This record gives sequence, structure tokens and C-alpha cells, in this order.
Amino acid sequence: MKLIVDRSEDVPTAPSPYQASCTTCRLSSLCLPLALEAAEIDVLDRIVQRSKPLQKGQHLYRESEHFQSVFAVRSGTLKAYRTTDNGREQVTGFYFPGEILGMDGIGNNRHASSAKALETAAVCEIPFTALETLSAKMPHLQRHFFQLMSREIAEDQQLITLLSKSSADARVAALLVSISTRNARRKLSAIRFRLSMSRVDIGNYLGLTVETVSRVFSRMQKLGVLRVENKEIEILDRDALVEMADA
Amino acid sequence: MKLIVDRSEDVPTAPSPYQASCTTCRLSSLCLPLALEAAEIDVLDRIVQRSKPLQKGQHLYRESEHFQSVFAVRSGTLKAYRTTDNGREQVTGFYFPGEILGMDGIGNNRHASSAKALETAAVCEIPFTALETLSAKMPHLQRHFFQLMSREIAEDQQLITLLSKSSADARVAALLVSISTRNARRKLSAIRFRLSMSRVDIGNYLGLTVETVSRVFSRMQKLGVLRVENKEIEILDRDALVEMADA
DNA sequence: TTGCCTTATTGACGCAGGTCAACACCCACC
DNA sequence: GGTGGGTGTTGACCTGCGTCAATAAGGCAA
Repeated sequence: MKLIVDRSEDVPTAPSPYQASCTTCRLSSLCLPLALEAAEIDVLDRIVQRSKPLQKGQHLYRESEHFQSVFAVRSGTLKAYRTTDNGREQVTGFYFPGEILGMDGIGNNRHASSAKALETAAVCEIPFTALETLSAKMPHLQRHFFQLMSREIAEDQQLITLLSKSSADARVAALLVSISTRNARRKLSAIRFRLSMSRVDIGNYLGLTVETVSRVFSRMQKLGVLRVENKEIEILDRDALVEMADA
Repeated sequence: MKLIVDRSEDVPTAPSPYQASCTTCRLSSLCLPLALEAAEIDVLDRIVQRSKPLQKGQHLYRESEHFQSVFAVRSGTLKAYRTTDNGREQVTGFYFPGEILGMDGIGNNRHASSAKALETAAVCEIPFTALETLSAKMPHLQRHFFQLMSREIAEDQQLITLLSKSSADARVAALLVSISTRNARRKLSAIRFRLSMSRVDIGNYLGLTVETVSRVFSRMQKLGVLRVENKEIEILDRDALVEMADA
């Protein structure tokens, strides 16, 4: 899969979805090592490829495809999922702006999962061999990627813990708290947001059926913890939600 | 935590648990990049610290402790686990000889999990800053560690998939197949082995109760798939087991 | 707007696995 | 070799979530 490169230097308006450089990207604090100097960012900038946005439902990469790049989400949301031997689909993660995906493909040069846009989404493609070369020269960058991968491991372990014993309520609560926290990191509202993923995806990710997810939402609403209106979520009692998340 | 360094050049017998160097270690094909040249292995060898063995139940590191090193298992088995906010313990992995653990600590310089020996175990300590420095100079080594971490991510995702929907039978079957495969990699029997972990640990890892694990073992034995005698396992029908693992 | 199809909600019911309890076994330490 | 405590097994019962089914509510195309 080869994305069309479009550096978009000629895009007119300022807050364009086609960000021309890492230097001016307001998400850089999330996906770049803070310790990187301006000159270094510039070098990195030169290997990053910015493509035209993905439409809802479009794939960024597919499982077992040759691995070439990792990706940073610029806008929109993506889900990563793998298909089991018996054909079941398992959602392994949701990725929001500023987050990196595709790192599970490094291990044996094939993507270990597929990634699909849940809504119109823009990504930065970071060719991995170039990243490796650069990392060897820039200690900060090398460390940063080790850290990013390590955090992905730690997060997966958190999900493992969640799936291993928690109740349906706790799982849903944990996901909402996670989304809320990640929104806050991006200076968005931590208490009011739109779920870009379907109930099916949520259930699949959390190891629950759609029906159960739906019932949990209803129950939480009845308890006054949430206000749910289709995909719009308002957290009314965050403490209660956090409480539920580890019950 | 600081392990006592003991290079053990003076240990008498030949197949000693105190391996003197990576060059002569029969596990090096598992934990080292194959592409590394003799001279390079030698440099790596110099940063690796070999400690005296851990006794059963002893910790290698603990959650939230300052992160300094990753570890390669030389002999024995370890389990990694984390403690949830409400005090529950969650086993996140078992580590056999030739496997690397501790990589979840890189992300924020604290161990994200604890590691404990399930039986007498020897490990090689690999100080991470030294590894970073070396990686920058040795592209093969850098790539190798990216790959190791990526594989850990992919394996965690596999576990997530398992925990998300599979039946108790499928979970236990998958673990047995995994252990069997990993034994084979180390040229040990893939059909007859001793479980170094307790039923409690197995259940915890797989998100099941001890009772269920026990019942599954009994059932599989009745079906002629396994022979179980305490911790000794004999796989009688590997195909059936693989079959069960993704049902 | 209408109509169709996908997505979400709600209810009734069943079952896999959890819980509780009793017992057997193993082995470590007197 | 006995004895106590952890570890494993088995049975009976219970419950949270899955399954099935019916209905409602969105959302997109024409």
C-alpha cells in the first residue's frame, strides 16, 4: 500500500487539515520527543509523508501486509483490529490525534493488525527504515520510540487486566475514562465528546456484546453518571465513573 | 534494586547455570540478533551483567520501581504481574529461557509490572542506557530491540483477543500450545513438560478461576487430548488442542 | 421529504463459568 | 514418619452476560 504524498505547501487557510510541517503542528507535543531541537525536528520533518485524508471505512494498512511505516494520527479516529483463525474480528485499539499506530508490524516486517478509519482521518506516514537511520543519529529520537513502544505494551497490559476479570460496567467505565483523559491531553473537553466508534466496535474491543454495552450505557444514565444521546456522551460524575472502572 | 554481579569465570562444571558469555550461551540464538557479528557480540557481552540465581518467589523487580535494565531469562521461569487499583493481582505474562522481560518499564522510567521467579531462575541483566548507546552504534542491535518490543506488543494483542471472547477451553488450550511451541524453540519436548506455574497463576493469566482451569484439565484428559499428572503435562493430541485454541 | 438499511435499545430466557463448600493430595518441616 | 498448610479437584448452586427476537431510531440516497 502506497499513500499518495501531498506536502500541501499550497493549501490556503491556516488551520488546514493538511499540516505542512511538524514544527507548526499543534499535536507535535504528543507525538514528538519534546527534547528534540528545532534543527532535529526539521530533519525528521523531511522523512514524514503527509497523505490525503482517509475516508470513513478506508484502510490505512491491512494485517499481514508488508510493513513499511508507522503512522501518526493527525485528525479523526482509527481502529486497529486483527482477524482470528476462525474469522472473528478483534478490535485491539482506538487511535486519536497525536497517537502513533502500526508499531506491531516491526516485529516481523508484516502488519500484525489492520487499521481502518472510523471517520474522515488524516495521518502522517513515517517510513520506518528512515526512522531507524535517524534514530541512530539522534539519541532523543531513539529513546522516544523505545518509550512509545513501551507505553503501547503497558497500555495493552492494562487492557488485558481489564478483560481478564472486570465486569461489563467496569470495562465501559474504563474506556470512557480513557477517552476522556486522552481528550484532555489534546485540550478538548474531558466531559463532553462524541464517540467516533460504533457500539459494535466498543463491545468488540471490551469483549462484550452490543446489547450489554447498550444496557450499561442505559444503566449509567439511570444512575446519573452519564448522559448518553446516541454518540454524544456527557460525563456527569467523573469520580463515580473512575470508581466503577476498577470495581 | 541492584543485582550482585558475578561473572563466574571460576565456576567449575561445564554446563553451569552461570554462563560466562553470550558467545557460548546456547540461548543466544533466541535473545540476540542473529545478524550480530562476533566482535559486536563481544561488545554487548561486556554490558550484560550475570547475577546469582533468584530463588523461587523472589522478585526480579517490582512495579513502579525505578527502571534501569531489561532482563533475559537464562534458566527457570518468571511471571510478570501488575496490581490493580483495587488490589487485585493480574498476571500479564510468563517468561521462559531466552525471552526478554522488563520492556514495559522504558515508557516512563518505572517498571509497569512486577516480575517474580516461579522456580529457581537465572537472568542476564542488560542495563538500558548502555543498550541505548550501543544500539545507536550497532544498527542490527537497534533493529533487534525494536523488533523484540514490537513482538511483545503483538503477543499482548493475541492475549487480548483470547481474553476478549474465547471459552475457558480455548484459553487453556492456547496457553498449552504456546508453552509447547516455546519449548520447541528451545529444543525441548513440545509434548511433555512440567508447568512451572500454579493453577492459580494460570487462571489469573487467562481470566479464569482455579476451579475452571482444573475442570478444563479434567475435561481435556477425559477427551484424550491431554494427560495431566499434577504439574506434568503430556499432550496426546496436539492437533485437537490447536483446534480447541481457536474455537 | 420518503424509504430503506444499518445501528441502537429493550425484554425474555438460557448457559458458561463464577462462587461456595467439602475433600484429597502433596510436600516441607518438624 | 507424622502433621500442617498450601495447592488442586470435584460437586451443587447461582448469576452476569450472551443469545434471540422484536422494535425504535438514525442517517443517507434519491
